[in-house]
Amino acid sequence: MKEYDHKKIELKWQKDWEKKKIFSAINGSKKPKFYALIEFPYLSGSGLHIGHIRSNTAMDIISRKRWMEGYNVMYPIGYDAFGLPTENYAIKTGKQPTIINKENTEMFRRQLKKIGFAFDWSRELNTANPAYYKWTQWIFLQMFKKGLAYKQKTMINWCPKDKIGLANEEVVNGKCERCGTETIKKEKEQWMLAITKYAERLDKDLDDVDYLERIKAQQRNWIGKSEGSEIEFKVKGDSQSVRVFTTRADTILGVTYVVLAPESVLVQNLKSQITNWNEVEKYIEKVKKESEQERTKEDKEKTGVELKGIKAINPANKEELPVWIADYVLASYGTGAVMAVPQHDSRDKEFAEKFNLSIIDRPLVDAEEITKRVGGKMVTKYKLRDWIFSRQRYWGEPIPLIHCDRCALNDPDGQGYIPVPDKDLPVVLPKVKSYTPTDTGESPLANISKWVNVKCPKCGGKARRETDTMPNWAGSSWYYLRYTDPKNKKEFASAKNLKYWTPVDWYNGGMEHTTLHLLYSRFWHKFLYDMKLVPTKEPYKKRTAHGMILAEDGEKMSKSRGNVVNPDEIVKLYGADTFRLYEMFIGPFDQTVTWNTNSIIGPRRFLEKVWKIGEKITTQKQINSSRLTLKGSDTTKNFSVSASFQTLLNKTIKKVSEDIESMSFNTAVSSMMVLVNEMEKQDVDKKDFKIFLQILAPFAPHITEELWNMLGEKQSINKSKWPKWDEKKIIDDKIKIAVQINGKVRTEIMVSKDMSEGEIKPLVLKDQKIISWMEGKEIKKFIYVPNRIINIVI
RNA sequence: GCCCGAGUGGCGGAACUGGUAUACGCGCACGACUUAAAAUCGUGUCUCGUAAGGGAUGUGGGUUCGAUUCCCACCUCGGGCACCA
Repeated sequence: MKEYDHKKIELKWQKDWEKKKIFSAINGSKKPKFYALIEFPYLSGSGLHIGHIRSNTAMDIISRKRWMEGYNVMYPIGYDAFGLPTENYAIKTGKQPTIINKENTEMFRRQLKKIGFAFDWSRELNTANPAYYKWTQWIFLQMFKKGLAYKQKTMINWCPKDKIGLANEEVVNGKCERCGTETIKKEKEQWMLAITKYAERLDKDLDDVDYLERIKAQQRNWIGKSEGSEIEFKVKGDSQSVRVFTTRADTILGVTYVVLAPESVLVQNLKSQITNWNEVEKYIEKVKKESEQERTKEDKEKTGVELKGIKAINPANKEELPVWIADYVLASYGTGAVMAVPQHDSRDKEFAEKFNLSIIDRPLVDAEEITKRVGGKMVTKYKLRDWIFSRQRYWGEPIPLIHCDRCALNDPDGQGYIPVPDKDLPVVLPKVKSYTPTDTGESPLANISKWVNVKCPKCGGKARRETDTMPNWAGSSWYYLRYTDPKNKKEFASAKNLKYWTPVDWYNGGMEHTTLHLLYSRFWHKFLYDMKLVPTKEPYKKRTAHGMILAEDGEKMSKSRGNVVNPDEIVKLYGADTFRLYEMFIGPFDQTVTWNTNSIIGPRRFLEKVWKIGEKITTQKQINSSRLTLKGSDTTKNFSVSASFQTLLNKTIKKVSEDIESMSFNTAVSSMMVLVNEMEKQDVDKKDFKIFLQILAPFAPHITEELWNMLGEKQSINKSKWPKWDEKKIIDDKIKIAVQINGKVRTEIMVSKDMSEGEIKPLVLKDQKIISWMEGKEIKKFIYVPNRIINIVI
């Protein structure tokens, strides 16, 4: 008997698949298309993570099943390459990021190939490849030309030690991700993308896509749509007024004061009338200095200052109200001013109690009616903010703009930024000596005068390149489009291929990307749709998410904790098939699970059993019968065992087929284990065993391919037809059903399938056990659910 | 505070549309094989009870012939958002 040698088998078939290109997607094929997508991995130096394998295996199973169902499948792979970790590694080691990129790409590719994923390797892409980021830059320029990319002074997170601006995601608990120093707010000019212009559609169009409910909920929560009224409160004795936003216009009669954000322009405009200006100015200064952390600290006491000498008038009842500034009102949301109703709002109440402001209980009115009557309007607001798009970093796509002072003068509205002409794209990232940001917090690109100083593409005068780069969310915002046509030099993808392949049919990824990558890419896609450059409104038809895999100690896997599981070792020791099977069996796919190396042996034993059964079948002379025989048993028994095996086989085909679609991989695996346990006890027919191999193939592609081959098949099992189950065989002719008395199981009886109540009742009442339970009692009710249960109420 | 999700053996977990709770796997115990061990195979493994039988799916109620599943109230844990008016 041959041993199950996973190393030999896995390498053999991985090479074979690659050579025969059996997972190559065909553009424009007449077969129905299926576009399966996983989030391409970020090229970190630590290599492939077992979490990647969870997500990739799931989509791999789905892809392989689709191949077998006759689809033209595209399951592509690429690498997300730009970004901070690579740059930091470059600073630390002095290695060039391009070299690190190359090394990491090779490492990831090698690791992915070892797991045996059915990727179409010919479509591989890398976001840091100039041929790729040419189009990232090009798309950015289209947004710029449409006014969606703009430069604005904004408060950013600043690390005082590193003298560098940080993106929100680079700040962890108010501290610099790199050095741990507490960050402060600093005003800086940044490139922004106007994602808020798409807020309404990003929210509404969620109705039409098949995303997990929690993904939709989280995106909606993040977009933060809220409908309310904008109402003006006139300043007494002045032409100006305070405009407030409220979702509770119906409580307008309960307003007892008005609050402005300390940054509000109106405060400055009313300066001459404010009698306690010194005090007010001091408060505004104090708030400015506060860090984000201090300001949002939990159970922070309410603070504020009254603008003495100022009164606002409630338009609903003409009452005079005191006006305050307080930092609990945010300048960046709504109108930066609120009407305070302590009776109905806990924050207003807390504030009113602290500063002895009155709290009144007035009747409620109709919100829409009152808004109309006081000259206000119904409006919709969003919490979503525009996307801070620039980074003062090296390792990213250069923003392809040139700043020209002369053009800025001639065009007072424009800011003097001229797009790099298409023919000059891509703006290639030049080599630099040091990747450390400059003292001024600018990208190290600013130091390369040869690169920075250029001629203005518009007027030919002296001009300077933009030295900011894009965040790593840029390249990942459209990569799924590039896969459809990865080598195109004229367009980011041809209209023909886009029409054939998009939208992505099924996209699986992590929950952590719900409000970042997933939302950003929907935004880019919608923009491209408006430009008539993509054929669909939404990029992804269906989105699912996998749960995290925690380390054995229940913590997140991290290098510093030293609890990282190395996939290479698992593959070496147990094999890719066992590894894949284990990750699918470990627990519900969408839930967080804990890694347990001890349990891997289970799936391994399972595959050993499969191997043994396969070996036995290949070496044995086949009895030409479609029925099973039980060893050493008489013929009457044979019949019933055979029938029930057919039932089990058909049930398993059904279960596995359906479980794959609902991503219940753990129960699919366990049902196959049940089948194998049964097959072990009997002589299995070759035909039946081959059907079993087919349903196992997406999970454990190598061992099944080998056995399939050993059984005489010349074509790949992946090209065979996915088995169908026979609905008639799902239920046995004879079924064991439970008999309950008053809801408690007392006995079991064997009955024929679909027996009627009239036939079954006398049978039950003849049962010895039932007779003894029934003694002296009367039947109140006899309940029979066909093929399920009997309950007698006495 | 708001929005999701989850509480079932020693552990990971299963249970269709309300129909025999604990499938499958790990671990553990005993047995077979072996000089021995590993591997493998077999048997057992929620709990109380000798048994008949009783009890148990976070807690307390409800609906039902029947509830892990549906309804109400609460507790605990995980994730996301948050002075968002």
